[in-house]
Amino acid sequence: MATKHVKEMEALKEHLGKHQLKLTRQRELILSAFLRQEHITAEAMYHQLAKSDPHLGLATIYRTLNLFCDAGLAQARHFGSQTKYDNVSHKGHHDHLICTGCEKIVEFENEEIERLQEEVATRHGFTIKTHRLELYGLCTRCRD
Amino acid sequence: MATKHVKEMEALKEHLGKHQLKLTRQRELILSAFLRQEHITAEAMYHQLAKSDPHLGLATIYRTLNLFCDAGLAQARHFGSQTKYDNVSHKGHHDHLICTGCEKIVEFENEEIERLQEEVATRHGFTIKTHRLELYGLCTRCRD
DNA sequence: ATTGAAATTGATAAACTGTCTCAAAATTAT
DNA sequence: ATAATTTTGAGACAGTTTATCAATTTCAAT
Repeated sequence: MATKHVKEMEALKEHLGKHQLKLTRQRELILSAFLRQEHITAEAMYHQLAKSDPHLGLATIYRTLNLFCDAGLAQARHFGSQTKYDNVSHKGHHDHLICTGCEKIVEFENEEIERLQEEVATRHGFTIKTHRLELYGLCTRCRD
Repeated sequence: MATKHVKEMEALKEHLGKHQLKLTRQRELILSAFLRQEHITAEAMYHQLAKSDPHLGLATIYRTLNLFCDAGLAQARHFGSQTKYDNVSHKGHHDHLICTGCEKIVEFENEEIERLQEEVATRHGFTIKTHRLELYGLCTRCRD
């Protein structure tokens, strides 16, 4: 268990050291749980961890997930009214095909599109940190 | 004034008719003001309209902008803690480069990306009605 | 034009998400 | 172990959006 995610743990420790922050039981716990996810909200993580750690506060989850963002381990993304924290080590799969009929969501990735996005950004002097691509339409079943 | 935006007005009326909703003074007013914008928040629209119509309620703005989304005239976009409503009639300019430093928004269009989106959708059996592409990062100034 | 059923509005309460506060507890360097 | 500093948990708080509901407006049918 402690032997999984060693690389991310090291990255966190390095960030903590650089900013005179401390390594706590909660930060280890939340990192370990976070790395098992592809993307998750603070609220969802709160409920999930409540089973094993009923006294872990919601504020701590928020603080820690934001810390992970600073450390480059996570990326915040606004989806609906909530913020989802993406696990950066699971690259790709950020893009969605969404059926407006049955609300089904299909994840996809397209390298060519990603490349063109970089190109557009560079042309405008931007450095992309993250992106969102959502295609709305009808799936095969809902079209009939 | 009433001769501007006739097409959008018709689109709204069609949507209202289909859903047994009514055309009200407020809906006309808000549509007219909305179509002058490229994208705006409910709060900003509230303050803007307060000058000419001090008794227009904030809830009505929210309800109406969400109605425009249902009618396909607007598209909601969550940014930071607020929701921005994009004017869909500014066609071909749906895609945004957004600076997370200064919140500057650059609009762009890329035919090749659009083509690839269609391709991805077709491969999954989807028929695209609309889409959203947002690239988040830092602009030249904010990177320094 | 009047009527009446149904939808809409405005004002405000409430809900929701995320941050702030602060005393108590945990961590780290000495 | 001690002391200085950071972190935590619990709840208060703030900002944004939605729900409530009586009063008003719309619209179709007289």
